[in-house]
Order: sequence, then structure tokens, then C-alpha cells
Amino acid sequence: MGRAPCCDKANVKKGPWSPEEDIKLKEFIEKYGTGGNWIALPQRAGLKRCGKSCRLRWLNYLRPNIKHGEFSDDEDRIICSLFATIGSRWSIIAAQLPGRTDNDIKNYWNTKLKKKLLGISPSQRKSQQQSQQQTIQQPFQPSLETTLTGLEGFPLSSSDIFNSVHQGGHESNGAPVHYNSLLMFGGSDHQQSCSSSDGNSNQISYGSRDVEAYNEYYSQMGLEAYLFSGVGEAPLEFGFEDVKPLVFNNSNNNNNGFFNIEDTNSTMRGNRNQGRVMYYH
DNA sequence: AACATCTCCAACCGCGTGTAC
DNA sequence: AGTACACGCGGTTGGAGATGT
Repeated sequence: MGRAPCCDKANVKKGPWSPEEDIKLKEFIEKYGTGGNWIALPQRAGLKRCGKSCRLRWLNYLRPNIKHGEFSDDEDRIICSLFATIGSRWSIIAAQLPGRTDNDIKNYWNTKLKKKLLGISPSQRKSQQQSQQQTIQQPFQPSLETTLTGLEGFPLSSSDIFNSVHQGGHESNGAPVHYNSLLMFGGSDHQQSCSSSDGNSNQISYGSRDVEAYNEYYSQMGLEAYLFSGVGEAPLEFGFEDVKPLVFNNSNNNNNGFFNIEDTNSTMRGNRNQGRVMYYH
């Protein structure tokens, strides 16, 4: 047995909304509110529309403070960063952009931003359409990650971590070291920054709000990764009662791909704004 | 100018989730 | 605990307008 229809489809109007319908809906909601019942609303408002259609029209177009028009560079950055960390959860992304709707952001991403990031001109699109399709539908594939890591404030990709940032991390045969897990500690609250100055250190700090999303992001890349905000208490908060972080340092490399363990809690506590990437073999 | 193709975005659809009973 | 229903979300579609040939 299928799902019961939300309304009598034979008796509801579909397609674009007329200005008259918009006025009717807007005036009704401003006067009476939604009453917490979208299904009953169209009848009460005298509209021959499905409740879902009314809800969508109100949320995406008629409600106050909706922002239309061009997205700013800041908005672009926020969308990219969030898309890369949490994927296509448009309602969550929209919550970070006042005045923008999930539908708006979704459309913007699908029609413009995605192409902008991939650097594809209109003439290139046709020939690349097939390969794009594959990449785009799987946001965590390396090609898109690589593109996105160029954005300021974006988390590092696995290849950045393994090959670029920590160039000293090599097997004795010269091959990059691969790790099973990745532990990161860092920084004061609500900052987002990452940098790599000398290839041997990686400064990274994220606000506590973002931790779960980033952890999810890294796990999508096949890394068992744990990113902690704060230093002292955070591991406990995330269920790591006996964390023994491996501090990246060339001198700690014992030449077989493993790094020596040392207790750095005191150091870390004293350098809250200089978090480090640490590997757990 | 005519036609084909592309772009954009509003709107639709189906499904998962929450909640009331 | 099970069921029915409404809401909200994300994927997809349709069509108008823009652009290319």
C-alpha cells in the first residue's frame, strides 16, 4: 500500500504562482500565521494549492528577509567549506547564511558554484559532462577535494596531510608514510585556520561546533580521524580516556614509518593556538 | 532569422523523521 | 508498540529566457 496523498491532486493548482496567489498567501500568513498546519492552510486562505506547495512558496520566496540576488565571496566560501565537510545538507548550510534558503543554495551550487570551483568554462562543459557527473555526485572524491583545498579555511585533504604538509613523513624507501588514524588537537574556540609553513608543522584550529563535522569529513576519506577542539579535556569528551598522541617531528621518526610516542599534554596546554596534527599508527 | 542547445531557478515529488494518538 | 499523519529535506524536473550556431 502506497503512501496516502497529502492533498486531492485533482483539485489543486500546480505550476508557477500568480501575483494574486502570492498576495493571498502572504496576507493570510501575516494575519493568522501558519497555525502549524500547512495542510489545512490553503483551504483557510482560499487557495487551490497543496499545503506543501504553500509552505515552499512561503519559505523560499514570500517570507520576510529573504535575500535574492548574487552570492558574495564570503557566502561562496561558507558554502564550499560546509559542502565539503557535511555534503549536500542544504538546510544546515542555509542556517549559516541568513536570508538564504536551502533551495536557493542548492540551485546556486548546482548551477554556478560547482562549475566555478571546477574551473570549467561553458565550452569545456559538454566534453567534461560525463566525468563531472561522477565526481560531483560523490563530493568526497579526491578530485573535488583537491579543488576545494585551495580555499582558505578549508580542511586539509588526505593527500595534503600525507604528502605535502609533512614531507618528512616517509618510509625508509622514500614512500610517504600512511597512518591508520589521525589525531588533531587545536586551538581556541571558533577559529578556523590552517596553514603549512615549513612542511613540518601544521597549525590548525577549529571551533568546537565544527568538530563533529570535520571528524565526519575525514572519516569519509577513509581515515580514522579524530579532531579535537581544545586540548586538555576534549579527548575525554570524545571518549578517548588514554590518548597517547604521536607528535610529528622528524627526529621522532624511527625510520620504519612509525613515530615515537611522547606525552605532550603540558606542551599542548601551553600552546592552545598552535595545535598540531598527530598520527596514531 | 530560425533553430538548437544551454542555463537557471521555481516548483514538484518521494522519502525519512517526528509526533500524536 | 503500532499506526497514521504532517513536516521538512534533498533530488529532480519543467519551462522560460539566454546564448550559440
